[in-house]
Amino acid sequence: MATIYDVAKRANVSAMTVSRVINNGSSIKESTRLRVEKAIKELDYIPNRSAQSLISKDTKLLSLLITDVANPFFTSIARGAEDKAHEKGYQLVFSNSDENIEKETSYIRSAVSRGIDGMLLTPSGDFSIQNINILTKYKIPFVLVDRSLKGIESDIVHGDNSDGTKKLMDHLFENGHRTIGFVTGPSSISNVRERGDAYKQFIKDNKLPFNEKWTFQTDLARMQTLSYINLLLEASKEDRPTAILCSNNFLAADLVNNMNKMGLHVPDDISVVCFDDPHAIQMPNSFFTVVNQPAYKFGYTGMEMLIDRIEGKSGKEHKEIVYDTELIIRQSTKKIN
Amino acid sequence: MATIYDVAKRANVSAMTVSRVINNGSSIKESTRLRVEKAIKELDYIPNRSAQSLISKDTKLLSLLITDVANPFFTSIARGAEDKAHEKGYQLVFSNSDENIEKETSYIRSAVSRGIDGMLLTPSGDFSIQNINILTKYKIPFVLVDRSLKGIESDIVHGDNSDGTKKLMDHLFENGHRTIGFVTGPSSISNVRERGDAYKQFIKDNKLPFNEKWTFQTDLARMQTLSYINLLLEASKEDRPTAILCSNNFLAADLVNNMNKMGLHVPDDISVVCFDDPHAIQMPNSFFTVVNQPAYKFGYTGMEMLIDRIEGKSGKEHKEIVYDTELIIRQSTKKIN
DNA sequence: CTGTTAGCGCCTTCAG
DNA sequence: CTGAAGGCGCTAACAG
Repeated sequence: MATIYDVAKRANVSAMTVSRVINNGSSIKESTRLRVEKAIKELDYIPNRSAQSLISKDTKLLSLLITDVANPFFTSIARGAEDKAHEKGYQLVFSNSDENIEKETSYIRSAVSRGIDGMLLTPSGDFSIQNINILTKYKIPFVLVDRSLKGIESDIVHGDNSDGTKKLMDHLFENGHRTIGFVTGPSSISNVRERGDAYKQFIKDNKLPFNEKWTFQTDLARMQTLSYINLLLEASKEDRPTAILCSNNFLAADLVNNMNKMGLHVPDDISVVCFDDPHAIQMPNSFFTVVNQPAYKFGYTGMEMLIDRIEGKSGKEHKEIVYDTELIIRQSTKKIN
Repeated sequence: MATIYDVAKRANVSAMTVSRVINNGSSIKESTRLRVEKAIKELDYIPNRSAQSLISKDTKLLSLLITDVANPFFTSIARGAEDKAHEKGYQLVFSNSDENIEKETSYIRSAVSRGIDGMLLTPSGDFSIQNINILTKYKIPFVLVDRSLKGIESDIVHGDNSDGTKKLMDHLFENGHRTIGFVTGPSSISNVRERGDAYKQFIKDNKLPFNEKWTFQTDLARMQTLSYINLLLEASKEDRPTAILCSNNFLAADLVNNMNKMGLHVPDDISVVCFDDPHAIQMPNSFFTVVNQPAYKFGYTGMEMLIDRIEGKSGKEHKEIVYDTELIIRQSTKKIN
């Protein structure tokens, strides 16, 4: 709890000199610098950032707002973001919005209140625009990750949703699947829309049978895949999809967990594919055939863009970085006749 | 960027009155409160926490220092911790120490500098005591998670390492395994030691064959399991272990990934078990037989203890919470003759 | 190379 | 119920 004055007194200098030593500012006589450093060490003095921030208007605090760290996709983003932030001397406040707009609002408000220098976020949906407006009003730089916002111009990092979807559909198609179901999230989320559009496009382009019935939309936070499975179970084998495309990993895990409970086997009865690996680390015997996005890079590069913008190193135009996806074929899909 | 004075001016009151409204302090005439609230809204005024902290000495900022969020065990801890923090109106700064003492020191120093109200941490090892001393000196409450520190009295949450190890060993024993290898981390980590002790104890109690050779110790951040696998490969089938106990999930994943590359099959050639699930979420077709610890609860309860202590709701004595572990039998182990 | 003065935005204390 | 003065810990701006 020593203050700069305690150090000053002990080193027989003014507080200003101590301040200069701390921030290795302008020239200081070697002998006094040594004396000050000694006093700092002896008193275990650590500068008070709140006081510094009050003057400098910056905090070296960044906010990372994602929907759920427990989702390995976001876990990797968080890790990447923290790595870059640490490299650049920033700390990260992290929060989980759980796809909930009110939670998002409250987090953003308290982040602003904290005087964060910038924010890296995955908006919960298009309504998030009202939250983004708070950032804009307070002139707080932000970078979007994984999801864009209709009508909002900003720096953004995301994956190629259309191409990724196509890769998944191609894989299924090549393996003989024609009736392909789709389990997805709310259409207020940009990537959900993009994946959905690409799914429909593929069906159209390849003249596949289409039945609205096999498209199931649910909340990303409270998934209700059971009702979909019941639908599957009620249908005859000829009518029902032989494969299902899931918008994300959590949906896929939930779906397959439930299918197992209900006696539907993957991939023997139905193949399942999804976006994003459900594991944060490489696992032996992984199950899902997925299209993987470089989540770590999303976080790392997103954070880099953010810091560049904060430090005035980016131009006026906004940057968009789109990463390629990678198809990884594993055990959740199988070739049919 | 409106300040309390801007609001005051607009509402025709003094700054003090605005302050009272913000902190719903002592009685204020309804009409003036309304006027102030209107002004606040009109100006989009958000109080400056740095300024508040300078006076109040608290920040409602907590620090979560773990070794690596990407490890699902810590991911769950982080989620639990954030949930409780949010419930109680605190925000979380999170950092990854990567089992690195210097990184840990620097994170702790900057957390102190930020004026965090408390810290929830997994120390990287017994040397972390020097870092803990910084917290103690600055009277910052902290709670240890998963790892204790020799000679440090503090609140702590962890799993029952001895019993967990015993469950794993029992399972292997019941499945006919007698020569059981051990892949582990540095002994400066309390839970590594405890698991190692329990492993040796089990061998002793059951008069199993023991060969120092089959115990392999490596760095938890940069695992070197390949050399161990070479050892396995060089040995005759009669000599080498039929099962391996790994101190943690990452070690096990790395080991098995490498074994696969080198042509050793799990569980056909060798069974493998470990502490902690390698998945943050329930997965269909999970591979590892593990003893699972309630990581989410570690974070949630640990955070609760921390906040209780910060808010003066815990007694003088330190609390230790020990959670039971749960054996989950899956595909990485198999019965032998 | 070093010190003095003033003030960042807010709240505590004390008046009224 | 409301306001004025002062200061939290630090640094910018200006001396010297």
